[in-house]
Amino acid sequence: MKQQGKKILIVDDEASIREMIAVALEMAGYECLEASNTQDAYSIIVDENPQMVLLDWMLPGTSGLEFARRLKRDDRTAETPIIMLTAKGEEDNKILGLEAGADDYITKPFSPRELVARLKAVLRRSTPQGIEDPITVDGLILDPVCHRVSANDAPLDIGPTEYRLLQFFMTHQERAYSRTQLLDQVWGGNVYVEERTVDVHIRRLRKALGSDFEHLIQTVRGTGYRFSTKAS
Amino acid sequence: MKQQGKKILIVDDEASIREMIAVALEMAGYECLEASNTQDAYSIIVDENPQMVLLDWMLPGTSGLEFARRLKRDDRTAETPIIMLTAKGEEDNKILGLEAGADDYITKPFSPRELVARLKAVLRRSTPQGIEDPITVDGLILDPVCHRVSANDAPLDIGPTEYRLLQFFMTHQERAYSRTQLLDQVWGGNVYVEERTVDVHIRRLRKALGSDFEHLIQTVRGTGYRFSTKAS
DNA sequence: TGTAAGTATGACAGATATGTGACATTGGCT
DNA sequence: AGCCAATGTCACATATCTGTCATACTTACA
Repeated sequence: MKQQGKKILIVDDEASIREMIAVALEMAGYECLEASNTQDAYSIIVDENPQMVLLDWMLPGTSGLEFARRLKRDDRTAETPIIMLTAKGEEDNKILGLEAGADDYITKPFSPRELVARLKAVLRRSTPQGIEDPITVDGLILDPVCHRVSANDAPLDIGPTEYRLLQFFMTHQERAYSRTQLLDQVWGGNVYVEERTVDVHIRRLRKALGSDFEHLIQTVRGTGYRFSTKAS
Repeated sequence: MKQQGKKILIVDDEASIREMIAVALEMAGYECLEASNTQDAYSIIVDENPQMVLLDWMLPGTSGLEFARRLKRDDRTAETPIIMLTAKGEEDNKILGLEAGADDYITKPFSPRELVARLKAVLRRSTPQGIEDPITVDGLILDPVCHRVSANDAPLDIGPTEYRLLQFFMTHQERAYSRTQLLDQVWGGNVYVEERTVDVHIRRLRKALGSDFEHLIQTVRGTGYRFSTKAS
């Protein structure tokens, strides 16, 4: 499954509440999906694979509680974290909610800030990251763990984009990439940026690598660029 | 003592709760031991040497609090990390619990996922060896036993959070950490705090370290921070 | 050798990320 | 109650990065 933006599904039967939450989340940089009932919610979860579900406790038809349980039993949806929303005074239900598989529980009314904070906390817990080994080419070392690049043991001062670009090249050596492919891979698919921008960053990367290593990044005229240890 | 599987001892007088926890932990790949009272618990700890004890606050006979204190005083058991479990509304006791030697504190009800997350965090933090030994980098000394930091033999005035932050950095040198990771590791997984708060504490720590040592804490632009003796 | 297309390079202004001081709040302590 | 240290947040100051241009070079090929 492709890595995607931070999509959050809001399930609540009251449109005004969905709207309020959506505004808060969008301001925080999340993309929102909405559903007013569990049927819609289920299809959306399966189709869109959101990173999280905000689930109202009271829903027409299947209750939120019931729905949470069902999601956790279904392999396709079990991994998706759930935050339950509930009206105040139902504190006792908290246990039920959490036992049903919810990852957190927020009592209405809540501030947008609290919602976003807890949402982040839950996302943080549920997104583990892999460990990577350093990549070496001649005396050029890129260490993803330390987030460092060094050339013959001298640390290189390199910007974020150049770092990603170099990392991509070092993990995809010997092959030529078009500017478009590089924009997709290094900048991330849906950004609209001039192709020429790639040239500029290639230039910056070469400069940062210095005369000892800039030859590793070769221009493939009419096509794009290539990272290679062999001379062209 | 030999390194062994991830055995977790659950101490609670209610069988249903023990069971619920056990299921959650086993799904996460841990082996579970159970005890309903402190006598049993003590024998199991000595005999089986579990990697961690989940200890209910309320227990018949000796209270969980009392028991935690006893474990920490006993050389044979002092090394075993403890997470206290408590019912809601007893937040005030948190300090007591932590002072008694507990390594973390979870309020019931909690989600299985939260439990596992915090459990992992504690296991990660509790390095079996050397937590007693002072860590030195150049003239900077952090002494976990005295809970003190000195720079070139001059004691440093440093707040609790800055201390934990520095301790984390000194035990995890060279590696770059995102603000989120630092919040997890230093603040503890389940706090809802702005990411920028990390910046402020980094600032305070740098200030406390003074011009001789502040360079040890490096900014990794676009990513987070790193503690390193090497120049960036 | 002239020409057109493809690339390299330096400059720049807007966008982002981080540094920093100040403030309100909290909880322990006297 | 009043004080004090610690903490989290904010607003503003700085620093650094990024995308885009305009222009200078190269290369391929007629």
